[in-house]
Amino acid sequence: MADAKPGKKPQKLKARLPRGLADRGPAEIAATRMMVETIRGVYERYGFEPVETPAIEYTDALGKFLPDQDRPNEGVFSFQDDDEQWLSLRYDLTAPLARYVAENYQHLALPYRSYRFGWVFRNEKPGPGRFRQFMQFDADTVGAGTMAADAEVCMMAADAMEALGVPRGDYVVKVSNRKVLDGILEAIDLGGDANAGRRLTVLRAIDKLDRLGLDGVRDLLGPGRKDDSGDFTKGAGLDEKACDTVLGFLRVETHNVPQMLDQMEALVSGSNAGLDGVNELRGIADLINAAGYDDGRVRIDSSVVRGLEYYTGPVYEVELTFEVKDEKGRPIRFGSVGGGGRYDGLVSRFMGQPVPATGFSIGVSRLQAALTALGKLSNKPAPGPVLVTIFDRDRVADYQKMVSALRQANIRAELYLGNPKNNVGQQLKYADKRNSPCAIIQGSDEKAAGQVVIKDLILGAELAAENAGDREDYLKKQAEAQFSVNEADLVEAVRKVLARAAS
RNA sequence: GCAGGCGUAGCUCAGUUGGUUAGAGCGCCGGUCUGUGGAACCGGAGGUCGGUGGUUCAAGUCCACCCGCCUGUACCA
Repeated sequence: MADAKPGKKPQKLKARLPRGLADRGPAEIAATRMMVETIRGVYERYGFEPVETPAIEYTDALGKFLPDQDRPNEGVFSFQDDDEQWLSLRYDLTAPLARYVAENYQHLALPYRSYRFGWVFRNEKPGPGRFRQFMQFDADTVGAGTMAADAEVCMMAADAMEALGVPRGDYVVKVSNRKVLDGILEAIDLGGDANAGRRLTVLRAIDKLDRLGLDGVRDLLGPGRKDDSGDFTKGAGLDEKACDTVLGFLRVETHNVPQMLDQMEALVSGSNAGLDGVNELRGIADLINAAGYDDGRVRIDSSVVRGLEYYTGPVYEVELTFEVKDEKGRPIRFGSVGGGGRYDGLVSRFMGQPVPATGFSIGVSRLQAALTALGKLSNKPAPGPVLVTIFDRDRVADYQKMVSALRQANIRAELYLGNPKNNVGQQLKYADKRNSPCAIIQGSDEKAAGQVVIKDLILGAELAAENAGDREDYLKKQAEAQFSVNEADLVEAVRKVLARAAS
């Protein structure tokens, strides 16, 4: 121990949470558990089975982010093992699944259909509702190239949203196709390796349609755009005609699906990939139509781009369509709460043979933030345990026995474990903070009569709230919220209080 | 990453052109009240003014850098 000199406080370690990370309390944990169980139910109904992989993988298995000496943790949390091999925390659940499938390919029944949820980590700038650790819940079909697998994933996403309490119409699953986008890019002469950079810029511009609108996208396709803070974003530098082509694609008819697909087909007519993509969208549209999901739940939407790296065909995105206001009355934009697509190249990276795959991911953390703001998820504390107070300090064993009896009757119960010198008032204050439905008191008078006092804390609070008088009156009201029963009837009486509290 | 804003008690915030010992409300602790949650009244604790350095007789206040938070933007598997 350092000798603490008077006047100079010893240097204390500062308790602080690293930025972009969050502690979670009982209400949030309960909400997450509910969401996970709900999603699990939907995914299992579709025939998917669980699989779990670790949070850490070899960095090269995760994909494009190979740490270099200067910036080993750019985007991904990475560190070196004993043998100097780079390891990383996973930043999604798809790349680890591809590794798992490739490693166990011989033993899996193909098509392999699995689901998993877990924490993923991204080392990037945090924001509201955006953390460096967050939860995803994925389902994937590996080894099936049919569009039926893609259509099914979209319908399952819609089912999951509704099971979670998002009403039909308050969300939409949007579907597009990367091959169609490639076709558009070919149509404006951005094919070939030389134009890879500009292709990315165009795709990023398209991805911003919902936020910036058609005019904003046009600026980004052309010379560039200046934002509210005066910051300038350089554009793709397309000419007028090319801009019109891209914007024409984004503006295709959306109400009549066959007509929309015909328009798309015309726009990509010079590109084989583009025509393939349109045909894939037709396949998906037919399937969701046949299943009745074309009523607004699942929609073809040309503006969906999704990640830029590994998707090879259909891409999907789930968006919330209602508006939520924050405490200050400003609209909160949640954006996409889930997404996915076909990634035919991801497993084959490990295999030397083509393995088609398609999958979908729900951003549990972001969706939870949205549902909480919407009031769909309670953030009220769960009821606490029944508190058995300590009145006579030499009779702790008796009180403990009551606690045991309650627990054996499957009732959450606790003995007061704080300072035993605290009087009943202080103990009740604790019960109040714990949100306990009731407290048990047995003083010497009750003991002599073979009775226990049950104090209904919820009823007591109601009585006190409706009559805030002087102390005498207050104590009288409080007495009404408590009653005595025979020791033997303790469990039964507590049950009645709990039943009242639950109603 | 870039641009802008903000940082004073556990929380929400005052704090004058730089000038004695930095304040308020709420919360917390104690008392009125040997055996009952609240209210009221009285009393009390709690602050390296985000951090470091500088200018000055004097810095919460001015300057520089750093850290953190917020807004926009970029990136986003």
